[in-house]
Amino acid sequence: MNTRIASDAERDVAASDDLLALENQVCFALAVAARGVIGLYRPILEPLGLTHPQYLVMLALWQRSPRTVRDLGSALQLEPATLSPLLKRLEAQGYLTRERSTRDERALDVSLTDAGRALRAQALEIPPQVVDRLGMSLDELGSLRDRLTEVIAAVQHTA
Amino acid sequence: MNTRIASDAERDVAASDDLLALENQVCFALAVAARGVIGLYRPILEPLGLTHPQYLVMLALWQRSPRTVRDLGSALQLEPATLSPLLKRLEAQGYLTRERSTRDERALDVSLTDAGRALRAQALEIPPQVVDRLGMSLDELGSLRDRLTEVIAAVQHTA
DNA sequence: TCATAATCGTTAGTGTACTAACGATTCGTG
DNA sequence: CACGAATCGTTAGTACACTAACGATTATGA
Repeated sequence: MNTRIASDAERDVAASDDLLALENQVCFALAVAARGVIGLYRPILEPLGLTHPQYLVMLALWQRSPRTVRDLGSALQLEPATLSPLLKRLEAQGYLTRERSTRDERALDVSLTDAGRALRAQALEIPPQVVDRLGMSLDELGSLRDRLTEVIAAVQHTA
Repeated sequence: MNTRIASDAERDVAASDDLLALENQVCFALAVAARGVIGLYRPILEPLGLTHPQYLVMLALWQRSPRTVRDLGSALQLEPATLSPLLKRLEAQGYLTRERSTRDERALDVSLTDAGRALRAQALEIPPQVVDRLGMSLDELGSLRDRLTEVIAAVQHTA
């Protein structure tokens, strides 16, 4: 993966004026950046037995537990259909339990197990590792996060 | 989808100091932003019979055609295993052909059909629609794209 | 109180996105 | 020239991510 994303622009001299040029598409830059950064997590999360989406679920549960599937979906901007098998696999790994809520039998209470709670200590080492590998400053990353948060707000404003 | 991404931060007062707080994770903001923006494309691309990744492939081929699978993978930062079925479906839709290269029989020449080339005219209407729905200025979007391009470069620098 | 509408999580189906393995072809080196 | 290494695209396997549909439960309004 040593080909830079600009390499095609160098070959297509008119690309900067082309509405449909790949490198002019924010959606493309978002997709590639997201995939790239998530890819950095993969080897780091592997020893913990987590995929990146599972890591995000754990982050949400470390913040607050128990939570319903609906609540997790809202926090993570994911559909219940995505979360259902994902949570099932995390339950199978012993990190969480899913129990029918006593307040509303349609809902599940997703709770951390002791193993799930204990995993947080290892997870604390992850962000610094990723930041280190990325080689971007905390200011840059913070600023980027703020910009992305604005994009997310704009998208949600269209609904 | 009317719950803002900040809603959990409002409830967890210590979140801003928490290394593992969801809203502090750039990877989470990237994932949600990418998914959100790509989601805006879905209803727009549907009449053209394209998914978002397929749209990106078409963008790459409109820029240059024919291209090998390897070349497309490089331009789009996607693995051949991802592209293979994706291109197969685009071929089935009549937008492109895949022929064994005469220069190197390991390679395929992926070429636009007349229908594939003609589709570009409709595609020209897509970015303005998305920008309009998003409600962000072209300057903002351009600046964001530049920042994301830096992230992509940083990720690629780790390889 | 009762019927209808809404909500919850699961399942099914489709399309990615990644890693691993493979057969066929090409390249590089001795 | 011969042989091992590298490359190409496909297939298999796993895990998402989305839409649609469903059965069970809850909420709402007459």
